[in-house]
Amino acid sequence: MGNGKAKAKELASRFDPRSFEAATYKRWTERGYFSADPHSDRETYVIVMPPPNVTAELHMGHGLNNTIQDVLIRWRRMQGREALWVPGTDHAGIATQNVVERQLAAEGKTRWDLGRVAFVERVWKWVNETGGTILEQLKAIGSSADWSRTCFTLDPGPSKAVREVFVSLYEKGLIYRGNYIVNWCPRCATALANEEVEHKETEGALYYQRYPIVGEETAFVVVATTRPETMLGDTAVAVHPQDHRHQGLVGRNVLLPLAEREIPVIADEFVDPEFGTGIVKVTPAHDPNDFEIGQRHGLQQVDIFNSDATLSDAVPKQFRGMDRFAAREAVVEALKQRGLLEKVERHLHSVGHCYRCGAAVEPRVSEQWFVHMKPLAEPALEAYRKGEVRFIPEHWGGVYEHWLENVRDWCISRQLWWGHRIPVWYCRSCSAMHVLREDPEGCSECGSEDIEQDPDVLDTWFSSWLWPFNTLGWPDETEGLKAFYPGHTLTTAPEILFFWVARMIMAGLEFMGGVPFNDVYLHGTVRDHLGRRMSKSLGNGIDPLEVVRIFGADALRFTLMNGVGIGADLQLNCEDLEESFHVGRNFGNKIWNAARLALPHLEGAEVSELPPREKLELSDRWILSRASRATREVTDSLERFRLHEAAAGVYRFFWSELCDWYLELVKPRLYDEANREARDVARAVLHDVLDISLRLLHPLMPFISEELWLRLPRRDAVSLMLAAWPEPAPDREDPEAEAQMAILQEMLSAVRNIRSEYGLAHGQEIEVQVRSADVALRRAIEAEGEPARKLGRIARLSFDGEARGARAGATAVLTSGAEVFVPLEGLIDVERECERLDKQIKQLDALVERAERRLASEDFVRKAPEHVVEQARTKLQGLREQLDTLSEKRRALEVD
RNA sequence: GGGCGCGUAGCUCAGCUGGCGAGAGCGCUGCCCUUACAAGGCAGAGGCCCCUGGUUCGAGUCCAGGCGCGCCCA
Repeated sequence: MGNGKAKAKELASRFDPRSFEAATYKRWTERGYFSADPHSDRETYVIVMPPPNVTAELHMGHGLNNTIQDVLIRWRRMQGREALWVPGTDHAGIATQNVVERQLAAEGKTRWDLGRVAFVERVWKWVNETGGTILEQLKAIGSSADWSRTCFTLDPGPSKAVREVFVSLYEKGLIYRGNYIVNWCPRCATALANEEVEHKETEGALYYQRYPIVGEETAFVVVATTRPETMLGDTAVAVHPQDHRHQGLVGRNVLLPLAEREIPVIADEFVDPEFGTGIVKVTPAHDPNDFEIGQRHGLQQVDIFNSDATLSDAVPKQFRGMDRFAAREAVVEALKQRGLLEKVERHLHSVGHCYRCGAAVEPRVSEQWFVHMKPLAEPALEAYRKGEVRFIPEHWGGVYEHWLENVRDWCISRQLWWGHRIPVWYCRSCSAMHVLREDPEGCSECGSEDIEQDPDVLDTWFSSWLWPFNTLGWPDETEGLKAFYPGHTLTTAPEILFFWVARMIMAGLEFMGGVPFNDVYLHGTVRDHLGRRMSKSLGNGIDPLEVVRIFGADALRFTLMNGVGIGADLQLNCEDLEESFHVGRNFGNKIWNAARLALPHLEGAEVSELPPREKLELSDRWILSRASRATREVTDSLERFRLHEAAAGVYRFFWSELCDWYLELVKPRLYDEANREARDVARAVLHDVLDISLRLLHPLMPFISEELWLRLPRRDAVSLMLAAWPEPAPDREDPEAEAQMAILQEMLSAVRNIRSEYGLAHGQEIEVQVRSADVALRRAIEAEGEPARKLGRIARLSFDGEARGARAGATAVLTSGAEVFVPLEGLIDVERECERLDKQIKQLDALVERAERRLASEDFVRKAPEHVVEQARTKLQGLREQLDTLSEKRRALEVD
């Protein structure tokens, strides 16, 4: 017997993702479905994963970022591309070192107590223990990355790449060492790149300080500053050359109080005459602008700080060793006592903070390594302007351009121990400097063995910017590199557009001769229900793994994808996970239950191929047509990175069309043992449509789609992961069927509305009479009369002809003007019916008036495109018919 | 100070290249435990599409200005 029910394994009545997600993932990995073959002759599709910090724990930002990538990778893989998603982790120099230093601090130790070698060992130990956790966590959300290619920025390969890049850039003259003002984090005790400084508006004060003019008894210049403590490092006072108020001062000297040094008054264009008194103090060692003024005027640099921003021996004894903030108070107090503090004003200004530890950054002159960026930025700009790289959303392109046009040199040395050591050696004997790919035995200049390596390490981003090719084996010419460079899509957050994205493009062009990817998809930020960024310190984060445990990975993924508008932020309620993730969970449940209905009719049954069109019912033709359109829409949305549209598209098709209508309409045939032929057609269509749906769902909800798809009898692959992405089928698209179904749906809605308005019990069947000149409706009713009657609880459904006479009942009018009449003798409430009709008449009146006004406008008729005018006319005609029918009905009731 | 983004139903958001009787999910109201699903079904209420001008036959959509919020850069 062809009844599949007997053989089918029952699906659990409740969707329980835990029962299969982990096992499914295990099966995929064991069978190697995630790994990409460099020898394949398929077109490739490559994404490199933004490497999370090796010691990080998965948060919602990772969840979002990686789900997007997985959706894209799974989709392209199904499309038949050789899809590679390269995973890995980042050593995150400052962040990781900070964590281990904090651990040490808890033991009452510093890294200096351990020494460099032991400290680095300790970090490695910790990384080996906890590193990779995050990659395991990514697996729980379904990530189909090629784990066999997992990379760590400190691995030998990437380390070799870093060294190659450093040396070759040095050889090209693009890396140099020098004494410049840099951003110094006193907490981390290292230099930072400009991009690593976060500026925050801070409430501060403007101090007006008096510096006595040398040679005058009682005259002062008054300078305004937000940082009085740096006065100890002042080496000049400056005015604007055109500022006539201070002309006489230029060239004279003032006595720097407390330090008791004489310093000159100079004139420099940089000075803003509007600021304070128009006279500023100049501290070349501790302010970027003053540094430049100092260069222009040959001023001395006095570095007043130690590396932890306590005051150094360059200042008078009483201030030495003080913290910079304590020193500020002490300096102000000392000035006050000497009568040298004129006034203090409240002042809002921008203060730089370390992006890793939040400490206020100290501009400070020091000797560091830099990358000369202009020559690298030019090709990167060029590539963007030629369209080789594009951004989604587009406006980020402008931000990228602006940054590159104004790019400043990149400070790449860090005074840390955790990271890639700078490959430079200094000879203690002859002081030669060697920049080398291989560790040297001794000095090649003088032969001395007394050499020492530069103590600093490189900025972490100096290895990250090589990620699209160092993960593939560069500088070695590997098969992977040949096959998979350049890649295609980069998905990340806009925060690291400069840190990472722009630099990767530069590195790709410089070292690989081409951009590393064409599309940069920049997604929004995950926020809590109050719109705050999710963060550890606020405790408002959501643990994706908890969500997976409670609702399943599919629910997490679908919810996220459904929520990411292009470039828009995404809000989730950290206090109510149910509220946040019910969309995905409920959808999973719906899919599960639709399968519970459908599969017993398919699983284990003989399901034939889709029969020719003439054997299909209206509902079959309709759902196949809709499935093709859904396929087109979803594919198109993915193509354009509109993931929320893809999610909404699948959701709407599956729920509102397949479940709400098709499954209901097909039920009678499925259960009709008497008419095997009709049943088999229904099965074939159902199988086909379910198959397409699950394929479309797979990138978004890989687990449930796989679980159900494997139960389809006419499957053409061993895993949905390897099945082909559906193609739109123009020959199945059927406007006629769609039009007929639309009007049938409208008719049923009208009937249900009447049922509801009159409070008819569910079990109470009614009679429905339809009067219409509309052929589509007649055809639809003829075609789907029986299932339609079931849906509307209609005992008798008649079309025209019937004696409708003066029987009491309720009326509805459809868009086409068709009249739907439900005799309700004994139940009808005339007054209520009048109200119903009046309400509708009023609405229609307004619409008719609007439509008439529009068409009455000569301009409109003359200037609007023909089809728009035609559309408007048809619309008006329909509205008038509706209105006429209703009005007539209304008059009839009055007569009664 | 410069640049960018956002402001649509009580909430979270769609609405891309101007033609809408402005949508979805949640929430709300009413009815329904109808044998796939109450994590569900059916029906319904709810909107000066931030404001003011402009362009256009036509503006939620384009332009200018304003107000409010957010972000980036200096």
